Amino acid sequence: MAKKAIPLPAPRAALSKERVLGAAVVLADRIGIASLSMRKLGEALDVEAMSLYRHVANKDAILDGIVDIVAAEFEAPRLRGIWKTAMRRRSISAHLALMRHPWATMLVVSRANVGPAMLRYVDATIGCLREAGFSYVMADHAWNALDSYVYGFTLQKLNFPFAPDEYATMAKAFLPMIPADRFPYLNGMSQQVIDGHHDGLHELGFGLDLILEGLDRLRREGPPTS
Amino acid sequence: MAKKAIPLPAPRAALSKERVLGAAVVLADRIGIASLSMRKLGEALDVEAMSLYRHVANKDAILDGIVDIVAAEFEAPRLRGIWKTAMRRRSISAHLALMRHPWATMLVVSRANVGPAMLRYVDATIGCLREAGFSYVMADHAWNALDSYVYGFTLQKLNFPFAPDEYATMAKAFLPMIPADRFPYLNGMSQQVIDGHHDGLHELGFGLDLILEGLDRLRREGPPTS
DNA sequence: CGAAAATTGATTACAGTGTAAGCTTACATT
DNA sequence: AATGTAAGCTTACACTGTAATCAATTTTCG
Repeated sequence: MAKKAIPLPAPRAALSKERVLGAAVVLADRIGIASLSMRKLGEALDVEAMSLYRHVANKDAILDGIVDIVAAEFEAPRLRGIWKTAMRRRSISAHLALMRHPWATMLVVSRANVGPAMLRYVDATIGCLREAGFSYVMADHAWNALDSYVYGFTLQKLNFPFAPDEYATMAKAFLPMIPADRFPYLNGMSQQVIDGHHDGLHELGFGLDLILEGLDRLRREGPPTS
Repeated sequence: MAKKAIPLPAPRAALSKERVLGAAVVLADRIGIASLSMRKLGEALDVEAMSLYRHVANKDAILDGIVDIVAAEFEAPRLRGIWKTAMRRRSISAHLALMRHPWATMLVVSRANVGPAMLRYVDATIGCLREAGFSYVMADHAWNALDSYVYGFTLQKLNFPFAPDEYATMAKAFLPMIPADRFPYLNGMSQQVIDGHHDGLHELGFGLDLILEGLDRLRREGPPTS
């Protein structure tokens, strides 16, 4: 007989930081971050909660880690290309990645993100703008304006309580709560949605193009006051 | 002797929804929302935690309530005025109010806010844009673009780990963590801050004016594709 | 005025959270 | 075979939100 029997019912793959973070992303996608606990994450990995602490310092380290996994899905702009289309692609790609992981945007905007993927993404962004002729100061402002808009837009979209195909139905349902005498314009807006004159959809591209066009003008002409 | 002695050590003001929410705002300002618990809120009001439930349905109702208290500090634009300056004032006022209550922005962007103050604010915003000649659809897009930017900008500013007067010092401290070979442009940007060529400050007005100017052009000329 | 009713706050209890401290087991190296 | 090290488990503690119940006070009404 074998000297070493197999007392363990299954060999099961060894834990690792990567496996913990990967499982955390999958679990957060399924149940949301609010419900993501160390115990549930342990259960998903078929391990006790405390075992996770061998591989991550604490829950905050997990949150930092899974944010950077999502950041790795952001498409970093190539340095030499048309800066405007590069910035547009970059912003849309980040928005789509954040929509795939609905919990991620809150983490992105509520903590300092200095993971390797995020740093690469930011570096490539500044680089693309620099190569396009923007000064460091302008590149900083441009990057900040774009990301503020993208993150804010994504949050509003994620947070909106109805699915796009429900807008008209829901507008009709909630119209009584928006009396025309108290909120005439909100009421009017809802009426437009109900009557099919406005689909109520919010497109990322609208504000994005406003910012990009403004940046283009600044790049060509310098600040408007000069 | 009086028939009713005074067994209570102090008469203490009666609780009410307003007092609970008011105390919650003050407490959140002091310790942050993450630390705001029903027990601590009760303690601040010299009352047991469960007593609060006589006046608010649950903690979520408190969060809804304190968001609307902050929203009441937003300056609603007057209907008839120069729309561009009205929108500018409105956005800056919201940003400043959110900076006074650093916990509020996360709540604003992470839940559906339909409190009376927020509804008034939104109604006045749409109204101002409508009176300025924007269609409902355009007003909706404009409002969404502005708020996405303001909320996103405020979150980034709140989340940034250093105070503005520390930027140069901190850039120098963290420069070793941003090696030039891996992150050349981030390194270069930090160098600019260290050398005093860039104060690193992010101004709300930069992106705000980009959006407002873009909206102005759309209003005058129609969509750029037409 | 006095009794019934309603409102307000306090108590207790429970399931769930992150994680500190210590223990057991398995494997690698000498 | 003995020892050292790492991985995972167990227990425990201080917190969280809140359901259920009880006590006391205030208000209302006959």
